[in-house]
Amino acid sequence: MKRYPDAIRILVAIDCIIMGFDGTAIKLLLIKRNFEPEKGNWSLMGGFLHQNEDLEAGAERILFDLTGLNNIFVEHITTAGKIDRDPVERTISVVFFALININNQDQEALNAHNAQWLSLEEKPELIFDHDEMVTKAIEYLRYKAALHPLGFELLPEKFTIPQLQKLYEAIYDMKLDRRNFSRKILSTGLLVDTGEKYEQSATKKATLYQLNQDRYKDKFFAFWHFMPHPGID
Amino acid sequence: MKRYPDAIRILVAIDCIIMGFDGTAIKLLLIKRNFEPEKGNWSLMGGFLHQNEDLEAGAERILFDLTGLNNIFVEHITTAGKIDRDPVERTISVVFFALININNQDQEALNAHNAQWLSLEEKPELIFDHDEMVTKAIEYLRYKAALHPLGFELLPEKFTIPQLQKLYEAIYDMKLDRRNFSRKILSTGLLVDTGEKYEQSATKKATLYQLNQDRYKDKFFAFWHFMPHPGID
DNA sequence: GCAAAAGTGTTAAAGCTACACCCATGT
DNA sequence: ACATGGGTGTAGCTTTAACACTTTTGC
Repeated sequence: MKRYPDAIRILVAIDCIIMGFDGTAIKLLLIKRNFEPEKGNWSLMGGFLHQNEDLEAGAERILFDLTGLNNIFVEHITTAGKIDRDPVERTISVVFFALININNQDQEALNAHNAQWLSLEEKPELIFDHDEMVTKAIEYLRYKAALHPLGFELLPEKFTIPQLQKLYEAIYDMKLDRRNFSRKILSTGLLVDTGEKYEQSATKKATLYQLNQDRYKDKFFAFWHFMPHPGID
Repeated sequence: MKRYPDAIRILVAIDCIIMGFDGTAIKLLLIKRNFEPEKGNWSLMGGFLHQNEDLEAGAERILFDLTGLNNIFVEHITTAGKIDRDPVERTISVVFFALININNQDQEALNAHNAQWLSLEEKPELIFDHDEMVTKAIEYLRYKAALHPLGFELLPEKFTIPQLQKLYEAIYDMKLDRRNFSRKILSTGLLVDTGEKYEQSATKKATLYQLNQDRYKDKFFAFWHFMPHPGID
């Protein structure tokens, strides 16, 4: 019956690297597995591809399952296929990269999956080849955020320029000059002054901005020259 | 026996987008299929993943099979997994992107596979979702070549600056200023004057350069600010 | 009043663009 | 000698980096 009789058929997993920003550091959403294999160890959130499901749809299902969120930023970044990467049975893993606003999460769903936000420094060793996937995701973030206005996915709808700066400083692990940053970011025309102030500021209250959604698409390349040398440590 | 009894197992294909440069235009190496399905139509070179084979190794096998070349530049760029992308049976395709020096090819191997170099303008419609893959590959090339010294993979070992400029002009479909290009490229310190001249020049013979292999790794980010706005047409 | 963080201005250096000019080669 | 393409120089503009100063707020 099969038209490709000689070819092998193998398991297809989907793994998701989910990143958030807590105001200071980039965090990963990881799960402490309460199921076999590798029960008790840390891993990325993942699952197997379903019968009548596109890859993207599978990623969205898994992300919704864990976070209770829809419409989150998600992109396919790589595919891992080493022969022995899953010791149980050969499995290739299609890896997705998701950015979410850490405040929007559904804490109950997270608890149900034994999930936790951990900063990159706190990150324990992960199962299988999941550490490599995380490394790729960080690299990807550094590339992409240097070229495109992507960081906003990690912030609340309304945010201040100092918050945005802290985010970039976390992504690239470098200090940026406050004044030059502000000028550069405003010159893109991507931010709109909401007229509101960030009330939680301890001192002078910073202006809250939001994304200019109209210009967002046109200005997708506005950040092209944004960072000096992302990817170099 | 199976530890993941509920999960489905599906076919894994590998498809390769192979690009070359003939001195004027970027070309794709495509095959006119002399086998089913879609016999007689144009497609990318591809095949199924083997039992004890990593994905990268599969791509290298397929590339060697078609071109007779080893050690060519190849990177995984995306994975296609739409449910009906292969009408015969569900198949996900792991897509690789390869750059080769068009002069090094093995013409007999090419003929055996019914393969031909076609420029992007000449490109016929391809089977399945192969056109989408090509679109992604071109986008990828434009990103990557703007950020990293990648174009050299498409040129002979010794090349002239005007040749390199024509390559960039082909990639980004734009004219560049000869004098500014030359200054910029030389300032990276990546090129070494071989002392030789390109004898085929019709007029003044251009200097032949080659890559400074030592600096190549250090200067992987030398092109970071190289192109103004790749990806925009 | 003072500490801490936000917001604005300035200036020198660097980089980029748009040019003009000269050189080498084949016809 | 002249047409063609290669190689180098430069002036003016724009962008960037590195700064100092003022404003707002809580204690």
